[in-house]
Amino acid sequence: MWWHRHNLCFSHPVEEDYSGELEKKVATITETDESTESEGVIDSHKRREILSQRPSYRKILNELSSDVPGVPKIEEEKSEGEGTPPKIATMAVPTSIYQTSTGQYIAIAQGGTIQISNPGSDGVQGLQALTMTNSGAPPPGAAIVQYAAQSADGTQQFFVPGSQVVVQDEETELAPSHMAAATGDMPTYQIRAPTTALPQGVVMAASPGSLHSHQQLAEEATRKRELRLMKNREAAKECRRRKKEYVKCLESRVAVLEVQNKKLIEELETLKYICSPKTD
DNA sequence: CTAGACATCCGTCAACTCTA
DNA sequence: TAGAGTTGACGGATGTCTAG
Repeated sequence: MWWHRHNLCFSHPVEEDYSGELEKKVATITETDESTESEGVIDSHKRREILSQRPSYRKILNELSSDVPGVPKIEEEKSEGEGTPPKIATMAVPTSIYQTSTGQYIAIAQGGTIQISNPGSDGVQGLQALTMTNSGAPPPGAAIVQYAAQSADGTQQFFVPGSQVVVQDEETELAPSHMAAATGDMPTYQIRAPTTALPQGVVMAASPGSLHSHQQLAEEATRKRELRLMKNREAAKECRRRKKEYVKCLESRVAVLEVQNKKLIEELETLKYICSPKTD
């Protein structure tokens, strides 16, 4: 990482300044190329304009990729299953994965299927597929989970047939940062014995009258904010990943253009030598 | 061993761009 | 045009290196 020492005066050399320098470098080298090749002038003007305006890195890189074969395009989706705990087999694509205080993994798929994985068992063996009652009719034989979106103490609860309750721990982010990264920065869940004497088969629901109370509104606002922050967190991660890729792309482009430039200069020197009138 | 400098990563905010 | 997405900027946390 040779550039770190070049930018000691900047607090965030890679994130904020380095890509700009590379852009200039690429533009300069490309300019040199254009002086030898008259074609592509409009193209480079357009490209420079695009680069100076700084739209998304994905766009820039993809545009560069379309011009230059061999330059990889930025993928729309993340590669290599980030944040998926190894114990979860992909029986259904989980949208949320949680780790309970007992070490169990809970994956909630888009279809409303909940998978519970025991850390002790390996792979599919430890998986239990459950279906939430508010996500459509469960398939025959499926275990029913009573799901309450919000309980009185502001936590999410899943009522599991074994008279256990999976409770979302909203306030405390118990998981350390490395753990949060592994679980996709999800809130922690605990499996508890039910605190209230709810009979099985009864779905908890907020009464319509209390739905618009101040507390509910505040909770809704908090929930929205949390969601926004979570999305932005992920977006920032993705943005940084794209920027790194973009910088890498620019670096390789600089290298290629420098070699190309050197070759052209050598060629020019050779031609000069051949075409020059011999004095002796 | 320790303090300080620096690098790197991350979360958040705000401003901007894009799109339905 | 509202809402979602993107990204620069900032500050905090943590790791690494080095001089004393």
